[in-house]
Amino acid sequence: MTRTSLAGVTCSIARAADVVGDAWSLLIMRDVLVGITRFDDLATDLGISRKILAARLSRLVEEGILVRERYQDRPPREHYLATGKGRELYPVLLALMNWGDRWYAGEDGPPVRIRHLDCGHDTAPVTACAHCGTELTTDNTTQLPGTGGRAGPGTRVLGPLIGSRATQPG
Amino acid sequence: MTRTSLAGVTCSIARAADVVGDAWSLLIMRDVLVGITRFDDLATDLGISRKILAARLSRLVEEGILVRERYQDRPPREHYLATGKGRELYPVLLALMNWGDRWYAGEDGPPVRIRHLDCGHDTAPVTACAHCGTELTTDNTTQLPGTGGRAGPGTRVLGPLIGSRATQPG
DNA sequence: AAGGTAGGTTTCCTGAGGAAACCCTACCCA
DNA sequence: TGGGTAGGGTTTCCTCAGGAAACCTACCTT
Repeated sequence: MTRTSLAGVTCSIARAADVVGDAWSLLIMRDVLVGITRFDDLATDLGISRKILAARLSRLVEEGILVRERYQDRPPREHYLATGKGRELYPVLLALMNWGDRWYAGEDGPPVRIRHLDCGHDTAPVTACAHCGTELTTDNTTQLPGTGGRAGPGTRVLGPLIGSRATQPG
Repeated sequence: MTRTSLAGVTCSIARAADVVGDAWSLLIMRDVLVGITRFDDLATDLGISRKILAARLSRLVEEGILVRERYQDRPPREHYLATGKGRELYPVLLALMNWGDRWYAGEDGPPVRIRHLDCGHDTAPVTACAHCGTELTTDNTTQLPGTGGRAGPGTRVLGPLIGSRATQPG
């Protein structure tokens, strides 16, 4: 979370970043989607301060990304589940994981494999064009003003993507 | 950036989140990839504190995500360009933008359109299986331990993804 | 009655984030 | 030769978010 709120900015990345653009929220979503849904389990798994965990969870609930649900009455026990909006963060997490795998995995390779149940293979995520199915990259895409545009910070839209230097994954 | 460093954790999302898991770094990368590469331009466009901008830029340079480059000698002027590692964050940004578009775009629709130059259409990113090309979702994927696994915080790997509740994009 | 577990809340401290002013070099120009 | 401006930061000062650890409240078990 930034101190400078980005909620009013006309940029979907800024608006998304305002809500889930902090490391703990991303890791909480990862855990919840993977089945770690209880307060104590999250605290233990992440090593996060319990105060911050409580704050993040209530923000995520406020935003409709998680719901707090009682799963047992005696004794009363609650856990946190992802809503549809929360599950739609999966591509963000996959993209981050893939990037982390490529640039930070050690000698031994990545710590986790993703298996695609539909085709049965261990796989990696590819960001593809909804239209033609081929990969989207900085080189083959450009940004154009949309219908919801208006001037303001973080709103500048320029021509074809530029500005790169070669490097290889280590 | 978290105070609790996540760099040592065996989880690619955690390691990625440690580096770019903060709103400003994500927005800086967005700007740089779109052609806003100079200090003052970034400061103005983002409305970020100049101190924080300087800190983020040097972290991103340290991590090999950006390079600082002189683009003019008289007078000496520098700017920041994305490396290959930096450009590979594009899928993360696209995923975030897409999520922001779906859940935070107003009546008028999203502020920016992505045009895929290869097929010529305005498009949206789809997170697809590198193997079979169909979409990856929480429902059709599962996580398995990888070769680089070892015990520690944020490393738990469970069975098929569970824990969801229905909602529709607003 | 003592101890354990789940799910937080409170307290206190440190340091990251923000605003605004300041600095330095290098032009540009009269 | 002095003044103005632009780029690219750095410094100062303040506030508030993040972290550690203790505490609290039900409820259950032995």
